[in-house]
Amino acid sequence: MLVHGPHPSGGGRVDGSGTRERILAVALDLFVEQGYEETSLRQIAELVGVTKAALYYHFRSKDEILLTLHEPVHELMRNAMARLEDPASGGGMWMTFLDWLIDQVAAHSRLLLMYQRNATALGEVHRKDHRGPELEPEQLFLSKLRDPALSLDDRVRMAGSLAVIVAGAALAMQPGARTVDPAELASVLRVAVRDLMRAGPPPPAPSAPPPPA
Amino acid sequence: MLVHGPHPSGGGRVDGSGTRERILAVALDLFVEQGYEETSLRQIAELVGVTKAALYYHFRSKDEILLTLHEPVHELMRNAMARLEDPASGGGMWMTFLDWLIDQVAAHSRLLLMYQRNATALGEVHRKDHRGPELEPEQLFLSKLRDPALSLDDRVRMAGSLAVIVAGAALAMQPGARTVDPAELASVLRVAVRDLMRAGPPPPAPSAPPPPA
DNA sequence: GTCTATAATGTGATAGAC
DNA sequence: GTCTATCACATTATAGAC
Repeated sequence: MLVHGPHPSGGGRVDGSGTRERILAVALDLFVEQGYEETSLRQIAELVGVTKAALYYHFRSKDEILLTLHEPVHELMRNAMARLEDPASGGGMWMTFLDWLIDQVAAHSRLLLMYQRNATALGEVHRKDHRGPELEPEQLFLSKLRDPALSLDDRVRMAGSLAVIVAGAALAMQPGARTVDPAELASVLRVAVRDLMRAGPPPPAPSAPPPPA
Repeated sequence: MLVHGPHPSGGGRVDGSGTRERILAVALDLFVEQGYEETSLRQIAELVGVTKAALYYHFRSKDEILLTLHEPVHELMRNAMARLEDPASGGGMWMTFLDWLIDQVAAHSRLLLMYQRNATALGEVHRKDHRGPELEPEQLFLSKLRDPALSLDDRVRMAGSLAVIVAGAALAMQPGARTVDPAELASVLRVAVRDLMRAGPPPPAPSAPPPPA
């Protein structure tokens, strides 16, 4: 599984035998199944077929492996942020965004699953190794859901729609599950999310207090 | 926060000064915020105000702390299983179940959040320390979502409704969030989940048990 | 019931040979 | 580019004093 292309980390070096890619692939598997903290470098090295020290030739630290794997997720989230903040789309941008996200999930389900699983670990790693003043795109994105201008009902439905998408991706990748057609899953998710969001104009309307209770 | 009553672990001993309860409370906080593996006994002992060795008087191992905290979740899941398998309710038992679950979330949100955060860690601990032949109720419960007799659409909506409930609970407990009225959250969740499940009738009059002081 | 002290092990990481 | 060997440190857990 190719996770990254030739990656100029520090000096533009390229791995000839593809060990670096294999390390990333194995690490991704283990981080998804066991989590970041529960996975040791010894375990990764063993599965790749090299020694621990060899890992340190390709990566400066264990943290860097995690950050490298999460880079596409960061990119995805940055893209998501840009779409949400685009003032061009006035009203129904949340639904448009969700449809776009569902398409992305089909291509990055494994990476998203890994983020869901190791969100807090990534947070602490990122906070410590902060390379540059940029904040985590994920945090910025999630902060949207805390907007006090939104009603509780809106926030629940927005957060819920994200949760549904992630849950759908996770469902399709369960160990015992048969292969699920990504297109069918995307189609199902689009309708389900639309039901949850009530299909109509999305939340940005400031005043929409729910009647219940 | 009282997590457990006097617990007869091994010989019916009761802690006089309530240290055991404080250990559980502190551990719960840390496990939710940092995760199980990322939390050390030293950290727990420090926050409780005792030494590491003192922890080993109250619990045989770190695993046992986790298992003790998860016991109410196990109980909740066993109860959920019983409800779902009850042949008395013919068709719309899933919605009934969801309404019940939403009520439970209000009372156990912190424990459920901890389960979500440490699901795989708990899985491995439980697999290793398997005391008795009983399987994890959580796994049994989730296996319902893999039923091949269900369509992908149904499975996505069922898993999605669970995800929405958990996401709602998590949303309400976010660090920056103002206090959210549990009753309002439950009400919102009931409607939202009903939309997702395409269930017609609005939620029945919530039979809320007398709230504690 | 809690302490001090220490054992036993695994971890991430580094140095230097080849 | 990968290896062997090792370091420094944190971890879970135990033994025994008080």
